[in-house]
Amino acid sequence: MAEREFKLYDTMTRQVRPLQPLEPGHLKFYTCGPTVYSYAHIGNFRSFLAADLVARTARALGWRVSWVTNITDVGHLTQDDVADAGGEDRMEKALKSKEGERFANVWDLAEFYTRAYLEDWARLNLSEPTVRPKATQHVREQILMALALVERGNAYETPTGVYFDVESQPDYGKLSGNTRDKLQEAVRDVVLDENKRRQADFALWKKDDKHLMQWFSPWGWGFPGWHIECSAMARAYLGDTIDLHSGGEDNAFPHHECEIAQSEAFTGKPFANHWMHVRFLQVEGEKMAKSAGNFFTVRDLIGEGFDPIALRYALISVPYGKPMNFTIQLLRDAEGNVGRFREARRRAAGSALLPSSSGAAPPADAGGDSGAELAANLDRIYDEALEAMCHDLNTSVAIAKALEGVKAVLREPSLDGSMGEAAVRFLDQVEALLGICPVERDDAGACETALIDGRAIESWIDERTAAKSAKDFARADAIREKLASEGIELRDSPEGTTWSRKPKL
RNA sequence: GGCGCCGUACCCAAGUGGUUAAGGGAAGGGUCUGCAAAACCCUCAUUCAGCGGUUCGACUCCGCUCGGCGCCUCCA
Repeated sequence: MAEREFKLYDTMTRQVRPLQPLEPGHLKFYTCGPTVYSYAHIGNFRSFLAADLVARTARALGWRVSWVTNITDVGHLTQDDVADAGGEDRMEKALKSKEGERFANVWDLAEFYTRAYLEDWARLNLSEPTVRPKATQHVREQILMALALVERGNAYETPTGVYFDVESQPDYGKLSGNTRDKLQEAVRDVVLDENKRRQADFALWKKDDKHLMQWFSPWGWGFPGWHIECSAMARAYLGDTIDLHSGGEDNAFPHHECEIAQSEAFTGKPFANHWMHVRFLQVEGEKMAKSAGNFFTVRDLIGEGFDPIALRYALISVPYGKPMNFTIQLLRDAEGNVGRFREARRRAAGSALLPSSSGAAPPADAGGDSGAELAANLDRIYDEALEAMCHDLNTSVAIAKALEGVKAVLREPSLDGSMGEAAVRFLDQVEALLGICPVERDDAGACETALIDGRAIESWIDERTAAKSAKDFARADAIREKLASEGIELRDSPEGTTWSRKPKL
């Protein structure tokens, strides 16, 4: 295959340009992860899914991918500038909330939500990053970096902490456009901290011996500032200069701007060569907010009976660079399409046992070598899907291509062995690239989120099958309706009757 | 005020100046089926918010207008 370019929009240069790993064929990629003070919502996951798709696409190109995504398990202040007033951080706030009652302390809480996050990650079929470091396990690196920045004159100590001096990096603001001069005008009603030289200066370390999470540093007890953790962890695992850094659009400023400033001041080298920002998600046309009643976590929707893979499908169906309007209708549409992938898998698996018409000794019949034809067709379609992904992750087109392939498979009235093989290979490739047609696991779906008695359903199905063979269709239909009213859908096929849950929402 | 995004059929949505404006859903028709579902086939935008401009040629580039939206110090 000819060398293919992987193009992505770069926030820094504001243009779509090829991703160019410093070390050819080896992508070093950092993604800002969540603060684990609550369950992640679907907007969080839209961002992580975009990163997952970058990693998948790069792997599909044969690149080695070193993908690091952190877990922020330190609670950072809700207001940077008021170190003392309230002194409450997100973790602490969560601990005091109703949901937080069951936790012994913030560490316990962070552990709980970290686990939930990893579960959601797996349910949505995101691929595993190379390393998933935790901020609390890299406090030493953060302190050392802050210390070096003070020694170099890029940061200074105050009675309340250590602050990065934004004036020391003249190009501060180059990513977001919030340059130092513009910041002066733009700032609205932010509380001023007289300890800081300039209002745009940000904390590397907060002195606080009453904080629920604290470490000892050259400046006494306290905790690290938010931005420094990503700089420290990215450097620890990926080196001074990384190829790509991603996050939600809100991260561009101030978080990424601050990362750039401190990392580049520290190493004297460019921090990241490419920046990717994922647009926010809206729900039913409005900003997702708890007060609006349109706030969905991953587990909320799965709990309603929606297929996690369909949720994934829906969340990636709109390219990451556009604001996305998530709707229940979109999720329903996704379920239908994910069902087609399943159907294709089912049929392909069933065909594997049948002899190939194009086997070792192909009978040169008039029918031709349709196995080879299908394979060639699917190869072409997959290649077009990959091409779409290489064009700034055009998931809309890539998914359309994947569906085109599925249609080609389902169109065949019957699949022989070689066609089945081609179909399986295609589905595996699409799965590796997009993650929307995983091989079913036995434990998938079914009873885990609702209390459904699978055995009772089976016996109803048996009874209905008996009624059907006795031509007692009224009885058979009554059973179908009874189960339907309980959210169970039956489906007859030549191999027998199967059941599945129907979402309530 | 600063930075940026979007307006394509009933809905979601792709479209990298030039052959018939992807794909999905909904809807209608058909094949198949005890029913239901699934699957497949067919139909469904002479037109891309509006107005100008550049061009041999624009949904695609430029300008303006109208309309919607995001971020701007810790929310992905």
